[in-house]
Amino acid sequence: MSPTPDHVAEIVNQLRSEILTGVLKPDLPLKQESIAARFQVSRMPVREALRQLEMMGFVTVNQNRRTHVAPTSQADFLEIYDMRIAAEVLAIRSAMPHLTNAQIDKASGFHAKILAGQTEDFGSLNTALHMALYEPSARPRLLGHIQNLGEAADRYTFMCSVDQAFRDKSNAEHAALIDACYARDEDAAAQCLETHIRDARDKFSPEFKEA
Amino acid sequence: MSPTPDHVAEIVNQLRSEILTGVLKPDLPLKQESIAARFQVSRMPVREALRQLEMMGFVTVNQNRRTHVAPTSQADFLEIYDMRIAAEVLAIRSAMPHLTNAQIDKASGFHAKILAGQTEDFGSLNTALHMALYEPSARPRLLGHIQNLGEAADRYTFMCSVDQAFRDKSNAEHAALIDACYARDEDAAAQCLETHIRDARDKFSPEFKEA
DNA sequence: TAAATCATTTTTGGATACAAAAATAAGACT
DNA sequence: AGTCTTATTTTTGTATCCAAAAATGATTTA
Repeated sequence: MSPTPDHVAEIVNQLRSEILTGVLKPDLPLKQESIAARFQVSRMPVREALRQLEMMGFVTVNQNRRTHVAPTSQADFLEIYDMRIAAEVLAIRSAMPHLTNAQIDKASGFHAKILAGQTEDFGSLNTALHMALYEPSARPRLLGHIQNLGEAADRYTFMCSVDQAFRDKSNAEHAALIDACYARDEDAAAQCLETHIRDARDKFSPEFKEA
Repeated sequence: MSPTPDHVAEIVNQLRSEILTGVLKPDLPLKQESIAARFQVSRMPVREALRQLEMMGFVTVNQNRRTHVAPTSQADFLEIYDMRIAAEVLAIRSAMPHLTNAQIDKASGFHAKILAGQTEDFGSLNTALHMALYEPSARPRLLGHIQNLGEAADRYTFMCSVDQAFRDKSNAEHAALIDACYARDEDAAAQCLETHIRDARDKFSPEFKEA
């Protein structure tokens, strides 16, 4: 409509959401023209959106410049989760010296919300809890990287059903992590976090066995 | 020029090189029009190039859509190097089970070249050595991330002078790393790598103390 | 019938053109 | 003189248009 209102971000968000919820399936070709028609804009902002999605890993551009929804694989899932362990352990270690009780309280608040709301969106509360603990590190590069990995992981975790047993274990791990933070025990927190993410990885990994 | 030849990559490479060598200094405003004139193209490919450079962290786009060369700081330098430790340690651990002697020989070849050529481009040989050891991990996401961090680090290391003492230490650490790989000792290799990168970090870090 | 060649259509990267923010410069007012 | 307002310029985002790859389909040939 109006000539200068950054349609790019909107298109990126919409397409990303459709990719990670599986509406747009892996290997589906994405044609600029049809996307432009769908969003009532020209191909220009669509092109930029596709480029951004490419850098984020949600789409791949083959050698002939055709854009497809990026494929998924168990190997990719494992890769993402191993990178998450490395990045998030670094984040909690970097944040620890700067953590105030107020900030831990905030994370603890998310933890309580998870315990209370049984069937609420576990995902966003979970990431909010984690990010609350990482943000005091004041490391924008690292935080951005963790955010990217989280979004990449969402593509896989979206379709996963979480049983109560896993929920209980996750809650216990969160509690232990928060306790370690209150105690300012860096090594304990790092250990908690590592096993926490590793447990999620090992839990969901089998669901993505290749055909 | 010709109508469909991907000028974007060329512009990205040139600008990135000028940013990391300091030709384009931090906070310098980058105007699409003048860049387009410099490269004899329209603003279209320039826009895409700037967006890519933004995702790579070489430029920042402020709220008013003005693009500047990204600032540098000691904190950013430390952040990059801590992320390198986390990512590269993961890479060597992931690669270890798949490493063949032939692949280690390749890394060893780069090591020999570094020892031989005294004043050659230490930088590219160094990254080649490291990447040779990581590539067998077959983890494209992780390898891309490491590549990005390396390029981000180049912005800082470019201006650093490496004395012979540091060179000797680095060479010894490379040798120890390669030995650990031949021995398929994952923990030892991870330890070597961590101290190797940490030494570089601690060596260069003081050069970027804020004013 | 299967493969190869050629014409047509589709899709993409780039150039040009135009409207709206943002920045800059100029003038009015206290 | 210093500050606020307003007009001009600059810079950016998007739409439209064009040419070249790539893909598709039809036709020919063995």
